[in-house]
Amino acid sequence: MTGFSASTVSRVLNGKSEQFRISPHTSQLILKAATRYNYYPNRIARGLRLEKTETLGLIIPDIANYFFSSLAKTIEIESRKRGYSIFLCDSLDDISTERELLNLLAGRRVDGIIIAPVGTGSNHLSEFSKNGIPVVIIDRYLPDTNIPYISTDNYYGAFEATSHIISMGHRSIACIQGINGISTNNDRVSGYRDAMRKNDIPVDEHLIVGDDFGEENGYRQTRLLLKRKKPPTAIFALSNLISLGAMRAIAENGLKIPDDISLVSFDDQPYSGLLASPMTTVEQMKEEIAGRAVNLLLDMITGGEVPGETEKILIKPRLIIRNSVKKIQN
Amino acid sequence: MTGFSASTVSRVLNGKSEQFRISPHTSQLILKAATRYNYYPNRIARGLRLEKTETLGLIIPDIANYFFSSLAKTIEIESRKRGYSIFLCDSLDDISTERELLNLLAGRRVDGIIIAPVGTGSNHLSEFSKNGIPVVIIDRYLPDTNIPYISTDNYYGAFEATSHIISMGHRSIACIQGINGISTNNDRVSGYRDAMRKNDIPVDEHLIVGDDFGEENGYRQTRLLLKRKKPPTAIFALSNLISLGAMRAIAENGLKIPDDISLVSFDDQPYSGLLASPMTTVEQMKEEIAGRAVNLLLDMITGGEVPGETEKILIKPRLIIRNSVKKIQN
DNA sequence: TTTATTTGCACAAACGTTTGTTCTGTATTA
DNA sequence: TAATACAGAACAAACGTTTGTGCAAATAAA
Repeated sequence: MTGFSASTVSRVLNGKSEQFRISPHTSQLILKAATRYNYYPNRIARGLRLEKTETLGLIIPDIANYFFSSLAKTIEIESRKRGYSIFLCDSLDDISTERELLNLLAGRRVDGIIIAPVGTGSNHLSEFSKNGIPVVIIDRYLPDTNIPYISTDNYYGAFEATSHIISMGHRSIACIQGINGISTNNDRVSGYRDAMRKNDIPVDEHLIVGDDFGEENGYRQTRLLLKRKKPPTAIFALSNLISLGAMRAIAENGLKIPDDISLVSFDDQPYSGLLASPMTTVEQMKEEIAGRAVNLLLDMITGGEVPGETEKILIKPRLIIRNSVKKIQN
Repeated sequence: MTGFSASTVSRVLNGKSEQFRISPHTSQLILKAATRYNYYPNRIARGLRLEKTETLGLIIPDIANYFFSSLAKTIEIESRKRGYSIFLCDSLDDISTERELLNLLAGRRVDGIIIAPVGTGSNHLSEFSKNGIPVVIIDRYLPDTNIPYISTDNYYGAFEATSHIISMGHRSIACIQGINGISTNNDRVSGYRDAMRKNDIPVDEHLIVGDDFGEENGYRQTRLLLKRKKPPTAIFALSNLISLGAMRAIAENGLKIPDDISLVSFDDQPYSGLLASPMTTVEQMKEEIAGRAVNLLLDMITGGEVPGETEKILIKPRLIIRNSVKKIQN
């Protein structure tokens, strides 16, 4: 439209007019025309030529889950600030979907991938990351890979939460866990165990129950716990959904939190502080995790170097003490 | 790798070997090699040549909001089934960000856009949709555009909810609204008004308060309502965040739901049924909205035709009656 | 005035596909 | 045997950028 060649236009629009001695006059004309006709370079063509698309893949087990959607929000915003757009992919917590998604994103030539892995098995991920596309893991980490990850220090969080419950006088504390074998879960259980031991309370294996992060598991296990002749005085739920299920079972039994039974949950939620009895929770530092994941990934992309062992980061969560744990005397 | 030309490989991989008389033998060799080397066509190059990218843009005011993340989930899954990937964009409920995002997505040559618009002003959207990229609006709709939309029948939902409250014997019902002027809000207020009128209850304008969909607004307005000499006996909160704020204020005042005051909220949430007093809510049909939005958009993309007036769809929400409205006698 | 330098931009190739056309060799037909 | 048809694949252009190089005109230096 300006009569100048594509190369000249390209250089002006990329701020290289000086370097290539495009006259100020020409530059002005081109810039004017660009805004006048609302011209934006075709990122597809650009991506083809540059062999980078300035897109990232984000693979999440369930975007409707507040924890993940919060992560997604920060990831999207931070990425955008740096010129990257993100492909949202929901793996449905399904390993084979996750695998497909990796190939899909590879086909779309994303420059990098942030993934909250499903958690069972990691061969496909290790294999994939050798492929050349930088990958950063968030949330769960996989023991037998050297893919960098940013995760919550789940051990610390569970240790703190359990210690708090103990400090309130409880000794019979149930732990309703999620999927056994997944790092997040196991680290939390370890934190629970160690806090008990450190306070000279023998760990009763019958108080560690459950096998899923969902609401149904929390409901079922709590019902079973409450049916026992000696129910625990407190429950530590290892996910927000588990605690919702626990609350449902507790309400169904006509019991009150914290008067009849205490409850602490992993994962703070927007409603946590607004419940009838505001819930004590372990809040994961969602923004920090997401922000650092983006930074790390972009460093890997631009630096080209796969980071060393140092890039396995655990971020300490924060115990938010509200009013769901009763102080009891022994 | 096979020694065949790119064109032959392309045709085989796109299932056109018969049409172009590629011998079965050759086809087999190519397909074998493709799986052997885990070959996936470069979607960028493909997009450039085909002038379509099989990507969609999704612009959402706040992906961390459960309502929107639920929509996003269905949209992503349904789109993926049809071969499309989605670019997630969070507009932060900011109109100028929304504008930027539209241009960004245009630059990325998405084949279509699903947007939950910020809601104030629509010129940029109308302008944009003339641009050639199909757009479908969800959630809020904009009065003065003829962009197709799929939304909740907010009038109906509010009418039903208010009618329910009235049927429980209430006559002094406050309505805490969101942003005045936005279709979702105004339709809900209209539903509230008409339900009152239909039951011969004069609408007290002082009972329609608030100006934001956030939690803070719900909190502040509820405090003010409770301070009145004659507080309302029920509150109808026009968003889930407003109801959270209302709950906070109610709890702070030492009051109980529904004994001391009744509360009904728009937007069902995972926790709605699990509160101390399970909340009566208006549930929007998230999956249906999202699914139909995807279908409509893909029809527009493949059909090429901009749909007619018929494509302004309101989907009736569902009133979920729980236990947050007290039955009172007059 | 001649030569050298600089200014200002265009040219062309490349990125990896897809697709209309062309080309070669073999089989069929007259 | 010669002309024709057809099978099977390659060729080449195009999509819209970016970037190394080339080239003419203008300016400066000798």
